[in-house]
Amino acid sequence: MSSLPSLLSERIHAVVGVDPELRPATKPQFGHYQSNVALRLAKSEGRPPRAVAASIVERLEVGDLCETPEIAGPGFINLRLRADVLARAVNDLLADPHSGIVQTGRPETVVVDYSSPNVAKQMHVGHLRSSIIGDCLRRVLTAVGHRVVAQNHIGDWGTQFGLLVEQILDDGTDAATLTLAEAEALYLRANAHFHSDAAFAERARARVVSLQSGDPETLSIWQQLIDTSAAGFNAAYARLGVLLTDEDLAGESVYNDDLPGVVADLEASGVAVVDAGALVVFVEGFNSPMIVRKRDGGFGYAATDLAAIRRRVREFGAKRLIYVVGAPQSFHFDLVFAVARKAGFLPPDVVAEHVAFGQVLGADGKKFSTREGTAVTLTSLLDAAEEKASAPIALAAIKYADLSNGLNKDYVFDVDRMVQTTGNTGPYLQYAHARMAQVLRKSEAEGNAAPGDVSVLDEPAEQTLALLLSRYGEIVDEVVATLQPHRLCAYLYDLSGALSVFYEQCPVLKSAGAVRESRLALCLATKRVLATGLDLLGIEALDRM
RNA sequence: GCCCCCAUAGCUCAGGGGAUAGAGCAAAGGUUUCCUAAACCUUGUGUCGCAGGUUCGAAUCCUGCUGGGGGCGCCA
Repeated sequence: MSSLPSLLSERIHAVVGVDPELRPATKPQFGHYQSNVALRLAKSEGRPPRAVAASIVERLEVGDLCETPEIAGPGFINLRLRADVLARAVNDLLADPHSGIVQTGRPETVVVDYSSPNVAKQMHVGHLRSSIIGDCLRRVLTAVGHRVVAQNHIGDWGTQFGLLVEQILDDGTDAATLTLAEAEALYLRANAHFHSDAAFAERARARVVSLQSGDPETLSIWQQLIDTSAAGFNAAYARLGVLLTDEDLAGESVYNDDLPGVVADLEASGVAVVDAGALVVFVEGFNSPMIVRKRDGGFGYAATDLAAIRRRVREFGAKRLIYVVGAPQSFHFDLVFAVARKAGFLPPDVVAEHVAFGQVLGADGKKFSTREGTAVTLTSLLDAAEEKASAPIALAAIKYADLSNGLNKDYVFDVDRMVQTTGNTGPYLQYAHARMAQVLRKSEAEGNAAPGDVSVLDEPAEQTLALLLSRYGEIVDEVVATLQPHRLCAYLYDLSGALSVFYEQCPVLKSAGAVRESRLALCLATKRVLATGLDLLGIEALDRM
């Protein structure tokens, strides 16, 4: 099923031979779509733009789709879709099991690496963003037919486990019973201990060696820490409505056995060299090298990322690698991707993308932190929102606030603003959906079981709504291509606005005959798009509010 | 020192080289014998950080500045 603008593009292309750069019209009086191609062709053709536009329109065959094309301003070609074409688009959407989401012709395996909390630490606002954004991308990519492999790259390895295990043994704590908050407190205690007690520090270092060499007691405690942490993460995901499960866990330790192979590859190809005692990779254009293996023989986290790329490409067959990680890691990922290319771990037909997101700021515009200066936990943030609204609405508020702005920018966490049902918020979209659910419920109660087809689109409000509905598939495709969920948010907000105008101006249940059937079908289609669109954002579409 | 990101209405933010730069919030006023008023409508607001350049046309692309944030060899 081709989208209407792509059909129109083809028709114009057939006349002019170049991409017509069809765009949605900027204003209602300019029709539905516009092309500026005449303006650009005017110079090379040596004729006034309006004359070029006139000759294009003369040869353009779009009578089956549009009203008569109009030439406006300096030479814009404005196209207005016929009402029956819009009606058919909505009816197609209603008949489509995917509700207008175009299934990709080239399904591929896509890895989405997101959330990535640290073992024995509570999740913070940064993990919230990664979880929400990554989950949205996962849902969108899955919806268009890709095979998505979610990877939760938890921090489950490193020198901090020497401290943790040693402190647990000192305290006689049962690691299997720790909550995340308790584990974090234990870590803070261990860290203070490490700096104040030289003997403890020495034992902690030795404990890291025990862990790395597979000492059973050490490994057992380490595993208990992971298990209790994972339980804590899962509780947070369940509360957030995030899809991650234990199946998606692929922590740093997973790659331990791969690291020698990675190093062997890098050394064999001559990509890595020894410098100041460390094994490093220099890449042109980067002012500092990647540290693969530290002077002390330990591996840096870049090595783990290389191993992950290698595995995801070789074993999973991934063609697209997506990393949902904060913007401060941009340099790191640029370097890792460049090294992976150089080493051949990333073949030319595989793309790797860092979806870099900004910080969450407090109401004062400063870095979001508690009075004590520590990072705000995910749990306390959810609690704060649920003080203002019921859980599903509070969650919608948070997720929408996170997804509706450009990802790379910092955003201000303002609970009072995001739970409003007026304005560009998650609850506003939920409310639009609930109203449609109500209309359809009432219709059903009155004995009209199945809404019919859209057949009458006389009112401008009806046409605007139908036009927006016809664009749903294009918007989802844009998110797939750009990994920018705020485009979908903006679309759903526009749709809700058009729905409100329709709702005010076009009575549904009080109308009769074909008009009533047609409007009911519009309601149903809008409800479907809102429901599936919200689901792509990870937001629950409520039937009642 | 080098690199990356950001700068648009009082505030929070959209803006794909194209028409008079748009939403929401806030402010003021209005709309319920009518499908959810948790809504809708109306009204005002701009040196698009600054200066050049490319172009028929620049908030958008290029260069240089200014201001803010972040990063840059042995934490992850």
